Amino acid sequence: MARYRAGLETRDRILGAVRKLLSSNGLEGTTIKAICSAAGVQAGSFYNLFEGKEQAILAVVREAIDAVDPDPDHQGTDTVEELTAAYVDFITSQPDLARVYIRIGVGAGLGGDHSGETFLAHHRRRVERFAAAIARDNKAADATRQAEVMLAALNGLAVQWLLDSDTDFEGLAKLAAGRVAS
Amino acid sequence: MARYRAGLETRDRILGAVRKLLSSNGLEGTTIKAICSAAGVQAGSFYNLFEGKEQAILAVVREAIDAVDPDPDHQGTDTVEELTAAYVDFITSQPDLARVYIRIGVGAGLGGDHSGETFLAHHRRRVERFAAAIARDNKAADATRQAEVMLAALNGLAVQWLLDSDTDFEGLAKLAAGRVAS
DNA sequence: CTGAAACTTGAGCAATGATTCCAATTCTGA
DNA sequence: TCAGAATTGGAATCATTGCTCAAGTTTCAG
Repeated sequence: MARYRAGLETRDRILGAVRKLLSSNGLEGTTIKAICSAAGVQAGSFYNLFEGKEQAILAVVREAIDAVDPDPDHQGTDTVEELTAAYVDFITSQPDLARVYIRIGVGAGLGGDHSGETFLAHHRRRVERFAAAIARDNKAADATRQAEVMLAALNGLAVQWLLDSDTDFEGLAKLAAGRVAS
Repeated sequence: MARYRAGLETRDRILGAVRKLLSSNGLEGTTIKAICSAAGVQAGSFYNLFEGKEQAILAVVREAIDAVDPDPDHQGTDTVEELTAAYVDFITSQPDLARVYIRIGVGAGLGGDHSGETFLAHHRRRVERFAAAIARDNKAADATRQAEVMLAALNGLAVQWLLDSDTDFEGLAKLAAGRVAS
């Protein structure tokens, strides 16, 4: 069962292909055939490394969600500006993963599957972190509500930037952050 | 070619099914079989009324985009509060269409298909309208940028509310609107 | 009433989806 | 170098997809 080097490498290649396809085509375009073709691998090989399509996709989805949380060590000392900058940086420097992240966030809004719960939990954690930073800066009583609006704006701007990269994401994000400062 | 009443009725039933499926399952869950089953119709009937799956879906997508623009007559006189309230009302009173709307907005961020262009044009029109309202209220020079942040926040909040209906969408939207007022 | 146009059904088709199997090949540690 | 495990290719399987077709049923203008 212990993986050999070759296996680990093709595993990475497959995950890369899934990331790319999920980012540019969404779930519907991410077929086994497309994945294998993009990764230069045959179907049999894919199933040797993953239990199925879903598992491979979930791996990328988790990767995307994790990438949004900047080092949790800082928790409790970070400022609104830092949190904002970290998010802007994630979105702009890893647009593929960012697209996957946004897609899940929106897709989760549907019905049924529990992935909505997972994402919701992640979101609440983020709101708390932003709210704490805001409360530190600015003594307003409604820090949590301000954090919700702030995060909504950041997410909305991210979508906008992913749709049209001419958008001044960084500048607008700072504008949004400025509104809650002091 | 002139349609009979029966045809128009099943056409509506089919569009309703597409709206529901698109809203709750996204593109991938919206299959001909699912549509026909939900509409209580057989495949042949579907193809008698629509050229294909895509056409039926596009009809609903257009419906969703159009629903976001509240009466264009008012253009040039509406206030930020009114525009905000109209959007909140659309999202909360027609959540199915709203989900479709949000999904396209995000899905359009991908590559290839021209639907991204269509949505982008729609978005720009909205930004202009908000910017005009903001400029009227408040003489700030950066009304357009404020409008972009404002719209991003509204869209982000809509996503959040669709994910978790406990979210105080209306209140938070007003909070966001308040920030740009005078 | 009548007949042509519109509507409905449901079986059926080609293409594509995910997945399995297994023989052939490549690694790796001893 | 060698045995056994890991990895690989690719054909085969089985369900599902979007869509067509021919045959009947309903509608409605004249």
